[in-house]
This record gives sequence, structure tokens and C-alpha cells, in this order.
Amino acid sequence: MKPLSDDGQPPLGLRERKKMRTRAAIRRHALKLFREQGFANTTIDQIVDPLEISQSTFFRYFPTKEDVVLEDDFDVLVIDALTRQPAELGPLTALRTAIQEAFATLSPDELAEEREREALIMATPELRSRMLDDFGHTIQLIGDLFSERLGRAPDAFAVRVFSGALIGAMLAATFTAIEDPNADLLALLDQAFGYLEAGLPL
Amino acid sequence: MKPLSDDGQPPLGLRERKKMRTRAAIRRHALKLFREQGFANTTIDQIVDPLEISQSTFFRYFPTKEDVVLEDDFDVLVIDALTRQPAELGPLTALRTAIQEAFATLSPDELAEEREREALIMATPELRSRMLDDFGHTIQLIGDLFSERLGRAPDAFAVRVFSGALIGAMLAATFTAIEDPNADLLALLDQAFGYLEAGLPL
DNA sequence: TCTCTCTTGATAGTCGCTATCATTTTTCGG
DNA sequence: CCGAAAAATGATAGCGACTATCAAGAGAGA
Repeated sequence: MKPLSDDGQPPLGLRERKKMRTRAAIRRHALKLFREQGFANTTIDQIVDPLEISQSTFFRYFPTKEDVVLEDDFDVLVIDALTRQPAELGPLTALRTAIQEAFATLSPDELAEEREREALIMATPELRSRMLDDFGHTIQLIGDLFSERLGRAPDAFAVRVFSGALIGAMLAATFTAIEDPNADLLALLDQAFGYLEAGLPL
Repeated sequence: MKPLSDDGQPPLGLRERKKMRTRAAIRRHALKLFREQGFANTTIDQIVDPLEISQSTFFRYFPTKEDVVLEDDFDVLVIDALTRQPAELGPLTALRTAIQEAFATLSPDELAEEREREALIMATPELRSRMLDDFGHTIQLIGDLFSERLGRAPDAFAVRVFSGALIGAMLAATFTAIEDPNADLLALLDQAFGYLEAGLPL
């Protein structure tokens, strides 16, 4: 029988640990360069040379230069939290608390890092547009979860429009938060949810 | 004094006319190839060679390969129509009718073409993501128009969230229309507007 | 017609990314 | 502990989008 480490995961061999380190090193160094000289002005070679790894290796870890920035598991965090919400909660309230829970798992450092990442994304057209496309998939995912929660067909048009509107509203909040570096994204999101709950009066 | 043509525009010289023709030829031929063999599988050379123009010329007309597909003035059409709506109309109703008016100016042929273009965009990740980014700018634009209409500050958060939600809902409708080639986009949009007007009940 | 300006083509180069193959490094069974 | 299988890496070559530059060609205006 194989030994298990504390967390019940199979212990990571040298190989896996090395891979994680390389991956982290690439990301850390790349983000540093992007921050310093911009995303477009940074070449793969500039990322790769100081780390003494080859271009080939870089592209084995990240399918594109963009993915170094965009890979992110915050969405997963939110969706996980969402599935854990009690079924009797309305979809909006469920999502609202799911987001709060997901945020709560982040340390202040991680939060600051996440903020910076978002700023970089928003300031870089290629990154921004790809992120928006990912958002599209999230619409679908959240829509499906809502449908399930409400006992409707997974492709019910009303539900889809609803989650589309939701994502759009969240996007607007995110954009606003980016523009003002002092803004509190979570608070803005909450406010946006409030408007939605009130039926978007104007 | 210079002669004016019927529409009050200065008459187009040979140069201008030639440019318009080249531009149209590029677009027509490129779209044909994209349709036949896909966007990514089509090279600039394949577009350019049969037209007997150089790569340089191509990139003088379109900044990127993507722009051949994405350049579009439908947004402008809608925004124009929106500004023409009487001020006493609510923002939602104003936009709804603006869209209908913009659609109405399209001939059935143009409409079919537009549909195909949308299908291509939605099926191609690079195009889809860029289109979404353009949508982002439209949010901003429409939001500003709404603010003006309502006599609020141009960056009022509530208005922004509202127009974000609006775009999100329209996006959901568009996605749905793309999935089902027989669907009527205009009808779906109208339905989505209906949900929004009702305050997005679920 | 002559010039001035705008448009084009040709060339060379950069960069992201892919494919391939030999070399090294880790794993694992005996 | 060793040797073979499996996995990760590096080097090389190549493609395609896009840029920069510069000389040649075509249209505009006098």
C-alpha cells in the first residue's frame, strides 16, 4: 500500500514537485516582466533565458503567452461555493454569498496579487478580450447551475438571459473597480447585486 | 467652387473609388475563404495572391486579419437610432426600438450576410473574444447615452450596471440565436428585453 | 505636361507558436 | 542498487502574422 501524505493526497514525487516549481518560476518571472515593461513588449526569450529553460519548455507549461496571466482558479472557487449553497436560496442570493465565500478564502497578499493581475488584464487588449470570452463560458456554467437549482431545463432561455445579465452587471462592476484603484471590488459587486435584486430600476 | 454630387458629398476621385473596390474585394474574397476552409486555416497569402495585391497592401487596408471580419458599422447604426429616440422614452424602450429601426434598414441579403458573419465570429475563438471586447466599449457608450437621457452623471454606477446587464442579456440572446440557425435573433432580443423590463423575475 | 502626393510592392526581419527528434532525468521493478 | 521504461527537456527547423523601410508606379492639380 502506498503511503499517503497528511492531506490524503498521494505524495508528490520529485518530478511533480519540480514541475510545480518550474511553473511557478515561469509565472512569477513573466508577471514581473509584464508589469515592468508591458505584456506586448515582453518576448518569450526574455522570460525564458534568465530561468535557463528553453522556449519548448515554456510552451509545454503554458499553451500561449496569454495563459501565463489568464490561468486562474477563482472561477472554480466561486462555482464550487455556489454548488454548496442550500437549494432554497434564490439564485442571486446564492451567488452573492458564494462570491463572498470565495473571496474570504484569499489571503490579503493573494488578494493584492489578484488585483494587480486584473489591472494588467484590463490594460492589455489581447488579455482583456480573452478574459471576456472565458466569462462567456462562465455565463453558460452559472446558467446551468441556476437552471438545476430552479428545476428548469438546462437551456431555458429566461435563465440564460438572467445569468447573462448577471455577468454583464458583474463585468460593469469589475470595470469600475479597475478604473479606481481604491475601489473595493467586493463592495461594488454587492451593490450591483442589490440593483439586480431590485429589478434594475432606473 | 467645387461640384457636389447628389448627396452633398464631394465627388469621389478615381483614387477613392479604387480604394473602395480593393477594400471590398479583399473582404469578399477573404470571407469566402474563411467560410470554406475556416479562419485559422486561411493564410494572408491565400487571400492576397488571387487578387494580385501584396501583403503590404492587405495590411494597409486592415490592421489585422481579424479586422476583415470584425469591422462593422451596425453598432453605429444602433447608436444613431438611439440618439434619435424621443427623450421621454425609458432607456429600455428607446434601445429596443432603436435596434428594431437599425435592423429595418438592412435588406434581406445584408441580413443573411450579417447572420453568417456572426456565425463565423462565434465559431472562431479569436474573433469571438475580440467581438466581446468591442461589446465592452459599447456598454460604455450606451451607458453614457442612458446617463444623458436620464440626466445623471456619465459614470453613475447604477446606470453602468444597468447597461452592463443589458449587454449581457443581449449577448445571451445572441449566443442562443447562433446555436439554433433557425432562430430569429430579433425575436429573441425582444424576448430578452421583455424579461429585463419585468425586472428579471425567475 | 510636369510636378507633387498618395498608393503600392518588394525585401528583410521579429515574434509567437508548432513539429520533430535526440538527450537527459526520474521512476520503478527486480 | 541497477537497468529499462517513461517522462521531461533542449535544439533545430519551419510557418504565419505583422512591422519597417524604401524605391517605383499611378492619380491629382496647376
